[in-house]
Amino acid sequence: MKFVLESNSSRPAYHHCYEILRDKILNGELPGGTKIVEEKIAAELGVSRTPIRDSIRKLEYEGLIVKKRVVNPTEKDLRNMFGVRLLLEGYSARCAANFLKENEIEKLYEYVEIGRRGTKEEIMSANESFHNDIVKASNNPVMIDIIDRMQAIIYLLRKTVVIYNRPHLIDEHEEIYEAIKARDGERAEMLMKKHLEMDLNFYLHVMGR
Amino acid sequence: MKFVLESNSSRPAYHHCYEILRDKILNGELPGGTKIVEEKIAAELGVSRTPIRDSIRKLEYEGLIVKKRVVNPTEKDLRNMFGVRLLLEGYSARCAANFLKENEIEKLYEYVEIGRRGTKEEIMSANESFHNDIVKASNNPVMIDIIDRMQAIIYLLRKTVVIYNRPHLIDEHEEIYEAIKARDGERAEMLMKKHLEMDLNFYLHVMGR
DNA sequence: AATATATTTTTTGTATACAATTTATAAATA
DNA sequence: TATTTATAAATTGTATACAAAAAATATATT
Repeated sequence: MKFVLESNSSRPAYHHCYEILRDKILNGELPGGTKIVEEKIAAELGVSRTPIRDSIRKLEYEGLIVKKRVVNPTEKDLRNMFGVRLLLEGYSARCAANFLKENEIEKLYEYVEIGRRGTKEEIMSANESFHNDIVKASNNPVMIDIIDRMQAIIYLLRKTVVIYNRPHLIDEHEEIYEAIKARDGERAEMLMKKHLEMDLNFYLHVMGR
Repeated sequence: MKFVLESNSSRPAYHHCYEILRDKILNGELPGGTKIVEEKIAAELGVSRTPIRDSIRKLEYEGLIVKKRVVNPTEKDLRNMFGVRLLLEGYSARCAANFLKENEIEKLYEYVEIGRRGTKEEIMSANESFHNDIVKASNNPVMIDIIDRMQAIIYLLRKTVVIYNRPHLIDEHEEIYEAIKARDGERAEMLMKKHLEMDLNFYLHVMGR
């Protein structure tokens, strides 16, 4: 049996366990609905239940585990999370228009181009970066943290809801980019909100079948 | 020694411990900066370290404990939290104007009246209710949860920053109430944002000395 | 066969012991 | 005296054992 954790690691085991468990959830190895049993995970990672419990608690707090199972976001969950995202990412887009440097704005355009010409993996990564770079423009770690947590939960659905090639998605990104480049904060905010609403409706449409 | 926790309790001990610890932090019994030592708390509550660890972890996630100490929010923390509150509570005020029933709106006015005529404790409670009722109008549990967590942290400062009788505070509440009563969502949102900005500046002014 | 009840198994919650780490204290050196 | 360095104390991290609770299975009853 190959243990994932070696004893010579410098950081506490529960932190490593947390990261490994989180990865397993996000990469789909532990799909939504999977029962998380402390002893099973502990044996897999070659540690006792104690650090595993800590990591599970953290993931519960983050909303990735609910009642000892990998979360399966409902439509209502999606609506609620997008309701918050709309406001925070809309504001972030306004910040991006007001504060981003020219070269940072050009990076946004590169993401748009990759969205048009890249492979599936490149497109997915570029689309994430497009949003993340804009969120960072808020320069507000509290806000960034809230958005990151919600994005992680929404990310879980990417196998059910293939969103990277949703119609108009890249066009919408380009429009947002153009508003930011034109330093039109109000328009950037409005377009980001519209864009996220389109995303939400796509999720709801695919899930509601 | 009188133990706070009895063994006949129905819910897990770590949940009780969490609530008791949280109360002690919020009511000032454990002021900002206090070192939280697992064994000490465990002895006080008559349980082992295990459930105490769980509750401390939860309070760490919530931001009430940072590095084993009761949090002491910095000016930057305040700015960041208010940045988020502005957006979410502004939106909530708009919802209140659009969706609240007449009798719910009249409750808001009662809070304003208590703010003018009540005792210190009555005023503090009414001011909290004024915000909480508006936040609930968002009807978005994700949003409500985020705001509640930030309010808890800000609440810790109430001994340092006596805000319940800040100049204009009740007048601002009344203006927000009037906009909601007039079903003017846009104005309610704008006034709530202004109101929270005034709050923030008051905190920053008192802290920056 | 369907429902209820008892029994077993699994899983979680808690206490405790000890190891690893961090923090505080004392001693030594410049 | 101030600053290192060594030592001791306090505190946290981890493993483990057992109790409590929950879940699953089998048995009995209608």
